[in-house]
Parts: sequence; structure tokens; C-alpha cells
Amino acid sequence: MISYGSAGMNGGGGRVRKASGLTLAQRMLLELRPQITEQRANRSSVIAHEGDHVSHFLLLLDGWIGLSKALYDGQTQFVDLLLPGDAILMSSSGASAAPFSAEALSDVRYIAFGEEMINGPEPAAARLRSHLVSSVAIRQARMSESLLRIGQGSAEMRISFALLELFVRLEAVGRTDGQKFHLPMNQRQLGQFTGLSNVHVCRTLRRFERNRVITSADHIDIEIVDIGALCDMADIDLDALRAEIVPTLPD
Amino acid sequence: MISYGSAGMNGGGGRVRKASGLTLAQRMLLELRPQITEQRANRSSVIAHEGDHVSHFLLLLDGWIGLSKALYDGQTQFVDLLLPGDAILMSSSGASAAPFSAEALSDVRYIAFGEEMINGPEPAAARLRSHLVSSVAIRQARMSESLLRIGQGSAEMRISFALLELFVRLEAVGRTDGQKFHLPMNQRQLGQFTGLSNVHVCRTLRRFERNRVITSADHIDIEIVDIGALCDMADIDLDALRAEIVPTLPD
DNA sequence: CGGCCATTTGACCGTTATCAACCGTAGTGG
DNA sequence: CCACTACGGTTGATAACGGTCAAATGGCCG
Repeated sequence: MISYGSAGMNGGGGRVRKASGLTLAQRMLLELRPQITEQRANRSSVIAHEGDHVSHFLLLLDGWIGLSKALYDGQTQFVDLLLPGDAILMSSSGASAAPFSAEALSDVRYIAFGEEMINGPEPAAARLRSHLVSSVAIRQARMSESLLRIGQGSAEMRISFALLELFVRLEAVGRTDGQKFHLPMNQRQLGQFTGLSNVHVCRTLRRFERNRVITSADHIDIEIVDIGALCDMADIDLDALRAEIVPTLPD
Repeated sequence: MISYGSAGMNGGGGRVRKASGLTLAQRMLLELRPQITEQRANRSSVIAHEGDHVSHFLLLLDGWIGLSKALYDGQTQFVDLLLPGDAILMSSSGASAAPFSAEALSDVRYIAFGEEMINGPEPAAARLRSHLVSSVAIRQARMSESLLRIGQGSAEMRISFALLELFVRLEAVGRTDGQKFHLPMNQRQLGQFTGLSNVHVCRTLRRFERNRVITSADHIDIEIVDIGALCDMADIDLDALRAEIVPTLPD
């Protein structure tokens, strides 16, 4: 049995019920294939490269992973972020290559496993497959939202949306502490996620702080002070967002 | 049996082998559920609304469908385009709502069907499921590419990329005529796809024409004149793009 | 003909990128 | 304890890119 680190600040506001989802998927997989073992990677290490011929799923146990694509000149865009409990299909079935890189944004623990591990007839395999399909569908919804903000929104909207997306997702896995959460990305990476320059990310965040929308002592722990203002700027309804980009777990 | 319209100009350059994919998925589905019938919608009609509680797949037989999301003020972004043969899961399994709208960009013929239609144990159902999974994976790869260009690229890059993406995809289903293809979108819609204003789309296309990169008599039929220049501007390798965003079909 | 719609073009301006300088913090080695 | 370095954040100046507004053009259709 893989023990489940105590990592969490798991505070008041979180919907703790859903935190079980993380262990759920993990439990299913281990029940099915006890021989699979946990892997680790350090912050900034690249777990898989765009174009690599990796044929497997990742199930993230702890930490953050950024999925990115880059232009030839090095300009990079994060396509999605994996948070604890998220799973991803790195290469579509068949002979194709990974469409993006996976980089550890913090120290991470994860499980990697091939398609063959889960396409058996066991009920546990079936449940795991449906978990993975739903995770792909949720990712598609998240990427759609990102496309909308990045394509049509201002810097203010993009940043406020990114903060809220992360807050809502972390809340769902019990990784928030009231309105506070840990954001293991620097401003450059936040820019790569929102399609902005690091400088403009900085300016925008500073403006948010001046306007008492967020506070942060150390730039890595964010507290949302005025979540209403943030939602207005991001042009979202918080509950609708939750329903859309947070996995609903079967039990 | 649904007869298969002669719609196509199916000219020299296309990789005609793959055009069978369209009929393949269709054949599988009909073999499985003969009672399913084809539906039609006219240009500009909305087939499904963002947030609707549609629980089904769409399999597009002919025409183009735009998948879009909108901000409250009406600003719209196309998240992906469906071309003939493409399938999509409109709502993730379970109780969730459609994350985007589907609008007919041209007159279309399609098939809609529920999950229950394809989760049986028949081999045909299994093949269809895997076709749908791979179609979701390909869509994810395409959306990743779009995010990269829209987040990091210039208008020139976004437009050249969009043209090449569509060319490559149409080519794969035998809907190109040499370097020419039919593009049933106005400049406003092209802007919604690339995250640009209609005015800037116009300017950029005009520049491409002045530079002899493309030509177009009527704005709806595009001919790529200098595909090398287009690839340079889009920062892509054409074969790599094909491998990434065009479905590879089993037979 | 007149109305409608999409495209085109010019003028103007705001947002955001870029460049550069400076600062604070943490880590390293004397 | 201090010098030195590295890194990320902050801030200002400047410029470019692309949005907005407005007007003109042109095709299409009643």
C-alpha cells in the first residue's frame, strides 16, 4: 500500500469529500496491478518530452506537473496543469508521439502505467478506464476555457481566471486553507500559462494586491481576499466553473 | 443504408486512402445500431448550446461545425472545428453539461447518438469506442497547438497555422483539390478561431496575398501558393503536424 | 434601385511586449 | 561575517502589435 503523505494543509473551506478521489483512483489501480510502484521527480525536471514516444498514462499523486508545448524559438505555453489526483494519457493509443512535455513544477510523486495495464475485463479496470476518460473530458473543458480567456480576454481576465481555476481545483482535492493556497510557479511560468510576459504578470498581480483582491507575503502562497471581484474580472460564476472543470467522482 | 453524398471535390493532392475513415466510423455505427438516422442542420444554426444537458456524441458526416465558447459580453472563441468524419463527445459521461456550443458553419449532415448506443460488448461497439477515444485525444492535441499559437504567437503565425491545420485535415479526408480548399468561414469567424479581430484577419490575409503566399478569388476558396513560406510563418513541419493532428485510422 | 452584409482601408489609441536597471533573498565560499 | 553570485520580482521608458472606430467599396438579393 502506498502511504499517502501528510502534505496537505486541509483547511476549512475545502470540499473534503472529494479529496478521496485521489486515493480512489490510486486504490483502484493498485488493487488491479499490485506490482506498480510509485515514482518521484524533482522540481524542474522534465518527466516526458514533447514528441517522445511514451506510451503510458500518468497518475499524479502529489505535487504539480505542467504540460507544455514550445515553439522552435523556445517560447513556451502551458497547455494544462496537473494537480494531485489528476491523470493523463500522454500519447494517444497507437503509434503516436506525446503532443506535449510534462515538467515537474514542484517535487512530485506519480505512477506511470501502460495501456495494457488497464484494458482487462476486470470491473476495477473498467472503472479505471472510465475515470481516465472522464479525466480527458474534464481536461478538454479546461482547455476550452483557457482558449476562450487567452483568445478573447485581457491580461486581467486571464490572471484572475487562472487563479480561480487553480483555487477551485485545489479546493476539490483538499489542498486549500480557507481562501489561501500554495502556488508553486514563478511569474514567468504564470505568464507561460496565461500567454503573458513575466513583466506583465507582475504588474497585474501587483495591481490585484493594491486593489485588495489578493494578498501574498512570499509570492508563492496566495490568499484570495475579494473572491467576488476576482470572479467579476474573470467573467465566471464560481459554481458553474466548479461543475465544469472539477471532476465529479462516482463515490 | 445511408447513402454517401458526392459532395467532394476529391482532387489530386489528397491522401485519399484516409478518406475511407469517414465511412468507416459511419459503417461501424450503422452496423451496430441500424435504427440510427442521419440528421441535418442549416448553416448558422446552433446544434447544441454551451451548458445544455445533451448527453450524446456527434459524428459529422458532411459540412463544418464550429465548437465555441462565449464570454458574457458575447465575445466568442472557437475551440475546435469539426470537419467531415470527426466525432465528438458533447458532454462528459455523467451528469455534466456541454462545455461548448456547436454551430453549423455550413449546411451539415450528422449522426447523434447516446452513450448507451455504444457501450455494449459487441466488437463493433469496442472499435467504435476506441475510435471515439482516439478522436478525443486528437482533439486534445489540436487544442494544445491552438493554445500555443494563440498564447505565444503573432497574428501572422496564428493565421498561417489555422490555414495549414485546415488544409492538412481536409487533405486527410479527401476534401482538397491540389493546394486549394473550401473555407466556409467569414473573417469574423476566422478571428474567433484565431483570437483576432475581423479587421486584423483581413489585413493579415491581404498581406499574405500581396506576398504571393495564398490566393483567393472569392474569399471562400483558398489556394496555398507558397506552402513553404506558410509553414515558416506558422513555425511548423508539415509532416509532424499531420502526424499530430490528423487521426491515424486502423484500416 | 435600395438595403444588407462582408470586406477593405485609414486613422488613432490602448494594451502589452521588450529592454534595462535596480532590489531583495538565498546560497556559496572565502 | 562578508563578498559574490544567481534568481526572481519590481519598476520605468519605449515601441510594436493589434483593437476600435469610421467610412468607403462591392457583391447579392428582394
